[in-house]
Amino acid sequence: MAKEKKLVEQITSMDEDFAQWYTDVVKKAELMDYSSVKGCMIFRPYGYAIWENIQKDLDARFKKLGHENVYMPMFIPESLLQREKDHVEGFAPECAWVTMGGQNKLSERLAIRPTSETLFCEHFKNVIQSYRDLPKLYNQWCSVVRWEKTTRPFLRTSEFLWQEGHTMHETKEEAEAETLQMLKVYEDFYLEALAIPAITGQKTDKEKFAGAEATYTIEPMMHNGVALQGGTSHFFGDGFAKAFDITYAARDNTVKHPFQTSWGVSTRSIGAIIMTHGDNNGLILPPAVAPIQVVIIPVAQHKEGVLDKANEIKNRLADTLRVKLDDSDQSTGWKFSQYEMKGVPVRLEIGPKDIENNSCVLVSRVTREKKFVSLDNVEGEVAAMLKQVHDELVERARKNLEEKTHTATTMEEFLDVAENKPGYIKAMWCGDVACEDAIKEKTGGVKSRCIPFNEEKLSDVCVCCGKPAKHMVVWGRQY
RNA sequence: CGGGAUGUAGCGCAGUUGGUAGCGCGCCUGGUUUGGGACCAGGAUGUCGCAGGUUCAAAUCCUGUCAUUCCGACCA
Repeated sequence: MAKEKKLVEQITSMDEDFAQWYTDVVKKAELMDYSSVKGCMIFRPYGYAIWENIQKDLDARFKKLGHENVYMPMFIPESLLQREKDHVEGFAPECAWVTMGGQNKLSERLAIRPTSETLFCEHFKNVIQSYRDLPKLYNQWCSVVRWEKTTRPFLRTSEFLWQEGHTMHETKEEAEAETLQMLKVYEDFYLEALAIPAITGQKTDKEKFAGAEATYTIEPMMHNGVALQGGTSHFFGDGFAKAFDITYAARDNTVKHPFQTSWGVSTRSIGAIIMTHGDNNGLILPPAVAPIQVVIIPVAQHKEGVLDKANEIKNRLADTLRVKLDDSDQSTGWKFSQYEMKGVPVRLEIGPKDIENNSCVLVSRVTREKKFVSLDNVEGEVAAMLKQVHDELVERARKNLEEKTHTATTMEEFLDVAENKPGYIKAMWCGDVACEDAIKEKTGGVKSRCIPFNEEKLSDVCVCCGKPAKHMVVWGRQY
């Protein structure tokens, strides 16, 4: 087998042009198509199926922790959006507005939700009266609109699909615990479902959510060393509760404001999958969210018994796996390439020779390793290879993350790394936003990703200004 | 939002000094093939992004506009 031969000529090599490679993959793998509205994309069946699997996995994790799904309206009256000062300043500039209803101009324009804190708060005010009404653990699956200037499929789109959790709690401690718990849910989800290890930590004040007291984030690194904010979890304190006049009668018979959180993961996570795992032959999907986990390719399918056997195997596997049998009349080689491009984790080949031997061939999408296995335990063999694919994806991504994470203790070093080594830079920071601005300025775009939970003490002073350091920050460029 | 590039069949592209739109792949039909993108024969497919303008005549020239893409700026 010509190992390095590029079988899929239509996909630009990622080493040659990563951006073009990304665009090629999303198109050729039939994940999405462009629509006629700027920045709005069409989810094609294969791309939407990935999202459905992500939803199913995350939704189960949320519900296990007691969260309930709700649905809020998509319109936010301007006056409602303006209740919380920082929030409106953060979001108003990128809102899409509805100003007409039918033929008539509206008396108040309506924002199409860029996020739903304000809507949830309006509702919470009505349904929270007593400490007995707390906590409220709500989540909604919906789309939001942000009028972005630069858009890219999945990574930044004008409309995107996501989930947004919104919770209200009696105490600050409980809300803080919820905030951290949900970030942990995201961390587990990224690792267990998407096979993506990531750095987690707290956003600096400069980078935190508009209106939040604290924002926590999961920051996976893409194959090219660029960060993608994979999910965020916010602690609001009682700021929104005060702005929206949400109160409850507490156990001690006083009137109090509840404490609030919100947290979200979007279809951007699909972009993370593509750019973390994909290779020059296309997509590689982590088995947990792959719409097709194993594709069966019959060889010489016109020959007696081949399709029967292929169907038999399919039915056996279909009890536990998402399996597709491609019995179309495309050539075998075409099918191999097609499903490789679409990132199907395991391919099963079954032909006359295999049937004679009561065996079949399994091929891993990651290593292309071919394995001849007995049909007696094909379910177990496929499951084992899927697990192996997952583990290899995690391992590869972890290696990339480690290899592309650098440290800097002086500004010269920092600038050198920023210039020459794509990836993350660990460096000490004094806590002053001026140094964040200076670093971004000097490096042409490197920003703080987060203060990681597992901070190290690299030196005593800020890499930028030399004043005493307060934190270690992970820095990097981002999508 | 600034700078560059692009928009012609599903995809990739050609189209000369303005003169009634072409190629490859794909698609459809029939046949031969089938363990890494098969072959032969035949066939179908266009609001030349959109709107104006110039002209006897516009894919081609002019103006505007929309979208895609790259680089910046902006962005949880």
